Parts: sequence; structure tokens; C-alpha cells
Amino acid sequence: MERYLLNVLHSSLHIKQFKQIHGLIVTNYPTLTPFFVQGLLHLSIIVYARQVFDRIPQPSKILYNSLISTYSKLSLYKEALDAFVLMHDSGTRVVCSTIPPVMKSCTSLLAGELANEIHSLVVKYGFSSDVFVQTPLMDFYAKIGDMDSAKKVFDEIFMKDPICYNCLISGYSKSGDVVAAQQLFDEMSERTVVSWNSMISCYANNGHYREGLRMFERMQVEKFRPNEISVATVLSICAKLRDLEMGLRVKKFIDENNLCINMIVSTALLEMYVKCGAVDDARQEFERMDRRDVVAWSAMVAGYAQNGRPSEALELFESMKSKQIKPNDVALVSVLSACSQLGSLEAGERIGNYVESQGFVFSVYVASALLDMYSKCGNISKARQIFNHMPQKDVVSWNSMIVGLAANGFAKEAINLFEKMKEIRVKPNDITFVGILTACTHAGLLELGIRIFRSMKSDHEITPTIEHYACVVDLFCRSGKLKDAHEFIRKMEVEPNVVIWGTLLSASRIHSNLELAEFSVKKLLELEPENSGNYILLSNIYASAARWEESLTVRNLMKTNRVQKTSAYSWIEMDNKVHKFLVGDTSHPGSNDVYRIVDGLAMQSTWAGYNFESALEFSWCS
DNA sequence: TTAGGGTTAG
Repeated sequence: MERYLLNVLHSSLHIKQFKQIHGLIVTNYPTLTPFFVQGLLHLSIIVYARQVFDRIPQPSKILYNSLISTYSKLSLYKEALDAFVLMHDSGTRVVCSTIPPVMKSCTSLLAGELANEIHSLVVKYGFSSDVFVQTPLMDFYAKIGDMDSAKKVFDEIFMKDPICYNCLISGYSKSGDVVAAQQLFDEMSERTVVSWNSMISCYANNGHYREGLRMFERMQVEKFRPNEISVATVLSICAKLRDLEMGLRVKKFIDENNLCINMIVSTALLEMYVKCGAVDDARQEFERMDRRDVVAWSAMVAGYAQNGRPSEALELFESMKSKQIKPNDVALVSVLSACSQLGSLEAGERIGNYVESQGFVFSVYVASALLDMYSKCGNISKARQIFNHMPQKDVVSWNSMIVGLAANGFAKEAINLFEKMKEIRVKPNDITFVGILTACTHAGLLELGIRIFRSMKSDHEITPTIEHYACVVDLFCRSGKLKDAHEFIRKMEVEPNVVIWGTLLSASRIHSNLELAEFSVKKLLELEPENSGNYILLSNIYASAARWEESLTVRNLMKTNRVQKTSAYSWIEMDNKVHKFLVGDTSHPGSNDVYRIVDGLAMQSTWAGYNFESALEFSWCS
């Protein structure tokens, strides 16, 4: 009977049958209790198993090991460590096989103190030569970024298997030491798919994207079959590179090799489309997914928000909530950015209330997005309130507040905030300076603006970009110092673009500086010969100075260059479809009806006293 | 032992 029961306990039983056997054991075979617990642990009926375990007076080391490893397998790391402490305190001898699940739990919980104690135990009991003990120990050091200790443990391992190499490679990868990772990889006599994947993600995580792609190619040349982890990593590289062509090649590879498209691969594919601007393809991938977790939903919401389609971001966010997927901080950040873009205070406030009631304001990301939303939607005092209450602020929070103040006309406050930021030693970045220079422009603070611009390189080691130069040109122009603006453009270290010349042009026209206007519009013509607006501007400039001949020459030049004047159109959105309106076009099948209604409206408006000066001659074009 | 999503300007 005992032998029979032992066999039964290791087969898959229903919980009811277990309870019957438990009764039998308690009354007739108490010595079988440990085997009974193991049967329960085997099936991961952990709570029941623990209850019975606690009634055993002196559990054996084997039973402790089973309990600890089951906790660890179920990701119940705290329980695993508690059980280990219990085992150790009860005087039960720790064995080799006790260590791996305990170390894994220490790593997951970053339990440094206990990990150090275990390391001492490993040395004390002489487990140091065991690769199964040393690898998780080394992994712990690698995960906390202590690569010196990790390497020390690695060197002590007698028979090194690929797993311990892979562990150390991923440690170097996370600490940014690409060279050490590659060296270790080259040393390996026996590589696995994991080794290749670790190297690909090492390059990916450290910004060496092309190198990562090369590893992916090389692994195939060396006859290693990429798995779903390889392709997910490579897809995220394509996303970072904005390389749609490569991304599609990877997708073809997945299809041709029948690789499993799990949720992570799908999301990586979706993300690749999003970053390459192919939002509709991303949405198709999203629709194809049979399961979607909060990451997949957030990626799609972010996709719309990042590609300037805020209404769809908001719509998808609502549908995510209706599917009972609880939004997390990432989803909230994206949807708040969508509200900012829409300038929709109503939607923004609704989400803002949710953010505050659910305690998400403690996330720097969410709070920054929230304050940005309030400032873009015009509620600058609420934005300021959120900023002031943020327990932690990063450079983005400061930038959002500075830009928000500048955009809402509080230039002095923006500049004060910039000073405070420097005082508490938050390092400004290039965006900070775009914000602060805009503030100076709005307040007409020419000298201060120039001083701040010059300090970028000297005090903050930031090389000004074309945006910063454009701000300064604007600063000169708005102060009426056109000559200085021109002089500044001539001395710029980067090639001036259309924004720069456009700024100078519009200022020249305002201040009737014909010479500079002519000069800048010629520059504009060089940069964008296809833009009809530039020809018309130049022609008008000549005309206004009564230089008719030159005016005509420009018009003719426009004809010889075959530049077409692009028509301006208006558009409205109806039932999720955008309709464009153009002048002098009757392409819409219902245009007769449209005109009749428009005429009727115009008539009624005229009767109501509205004076129509412009023709109401428009039609549908899509 | 290897894999996916986020905020600020123009």
C-alpha cells in the first residue's frame, strides 16, 4: 500500500483526490507526509503544501529544497528566501542544490545582504567549484552592476558552460561594456542561441544598432537559427533606426521561417511600424493580435500620439479602458500627450483626475506629461501647482514648465525658473535653451538672450543647433535689429535653413528693408526652388518697389521652372473621415446640392446682417 | 542566461 501511495503521489491528481489521500496518510501512514508534500509541490499546490509542511516536526533538507525551489519557480521570491532562512535557522544542512533558487530570489529582490551571506556559505561549504552554484551567484553581481565581483566568481568556475558565459556577457551588456562582452563571446568555444541573442541585445542596448544587425546576419551565416527573442530584439533595433525596409525584411524572415509570433514579437513589430511612421500598419498588427496586454495597448496609444494623431490615441485609450485593461503610467503619459496636442482641456482634465486619484502623480514621467497638458490647454496655474508638488523632478519636468511659462506669456517667470534650475544643479539640455530663448524673444530681452545663447557652449557644453540659431535670429528681428540678425546669420557655424531666412524675410518686410528682403528670398529660392510662395513673394517685393521688369522676370522664372502655385485648402472632419475643400472644383458627386445649401446659408446670413466679401465658391475634393 | 511600450521644442 505504501509503495502504491508513493507512485500515486507523483502522478497528476485532482485536489479532491489529494484531500482523500491526505486523510489516509494522517490516520494510517504518518511517515509518508513528506512525500505527500512533495507531490503537492510538484503540482505547485503551494498553499496547501505549506500548510502540511508546517506540521512536520523536522523537515528534511530535501523537503526544504523542494519548498524553496517551488517558491522560486512560481516567482514567490520573498517566500523562497523566508523558507531558506527558516531552513538555515533550524540547523538543517544546506546543500549545493539549495543555492541556485535562493540566489535567483536574491537577484530578483536585489537582496544584497542575504546574497553576501550566501556567498560566504558557498565558500564555507566548498561549493565554489560547482557551476550551478556559481552561475546564479555571478548573475547576482552582474545584475547589480558589480562586474568586478561577477568576473571574480566567473574566474573561479572550473568547468565553464555556455550559460555562465552568457550570464557574464549580459552583465557587461547592462553595464555598457560592449568590448568586454564581445571579448567573452569570442572566447567561447561553444555558443548557443542565447549567446548570440545576448550579443545582439548588448549592441542594441548600447546604441550600436548596425553592429547588432551585423550579429544577426552573422549568426545565420554560422548556422544558428534565430528564435523569437532574436527577431524581437532585431525589430526593436529597426525601430530605433527608423529603418522600415530592414524591419520588413525581418518580418519576411519571421514568416518564411515559421517563427512563433508571440505577444512580445507582435508588439516589437508594432513598435517598429510606429517608429517608422507607418501607424496604419501598426494598427493592423495590433488588430491581428489574439491577446493584448497593457504593453501592446500602450504601444498603440503611443503610436498615435507620437505620429500626430491625438484623437485616435484618445479613442484607443477609451476602448482600452472599456476592455477592462487598467492603464498604467506608460499609457497615461501617451494619452496625456495626445490631450496636449488636441488642446482639449475637457479630456485632459478627465484623465488628470484619474491620474491624481490613482496616485500616478508620483511618477516623474506622468507628472511631467500632466503639467505639460495643463499648460498646453491653457491652465498654467494648475500646471505650476503640479510642478511645485512633484517630489522628484528631472530635466524634462523643468523643460516642460519653462516652455509652458514661455508659451503662456510668462517670460520672466520662465527665466527665473531657469535660474533656479541651475541653482539646484539640474543640468539643462538643448530643449531647455530652445524654451528659454523663446521666452527671451517674447519678452524682447535681446541682451539676456544673446548672453544665454553664448553660455550654452561655454558653461553647459551644449553645441547650439539650427533651432537655437533660429531663436536668436528671431530675437534680433523682433528687436528690429535686422543688420545684426544678418551679421549673425553670416557667422553661424551651421548652414542656415528656410526657417532662418524666412524669419529674416518677414522681419525685412515688416521694417520695409527691401534689400534684405530681396537677399533672403533669393536664399529661400535656392533652398526650395519648388516652393511657389517664394517666387510670388519676390515678385511682390519688386512690384511694391515699382521694379516692374524684375517682378515680371520672377514670374517668368516661375513658369520656366514649371513651379505650380499650390492651392490652399481647408478641411473638416466628419464621421472620422477628413474632407478637403478646394476653390473652383466640382469633383464631388453631390457638389450641386452642396452649393445649393451653401448659397442658402449665405443668403440667410446676408439677411441676418453678415457681410460676405469673399466668394463662397468651394467644393469637395475627397 | 537572451525579448516589447512613455514625457519636453521646432
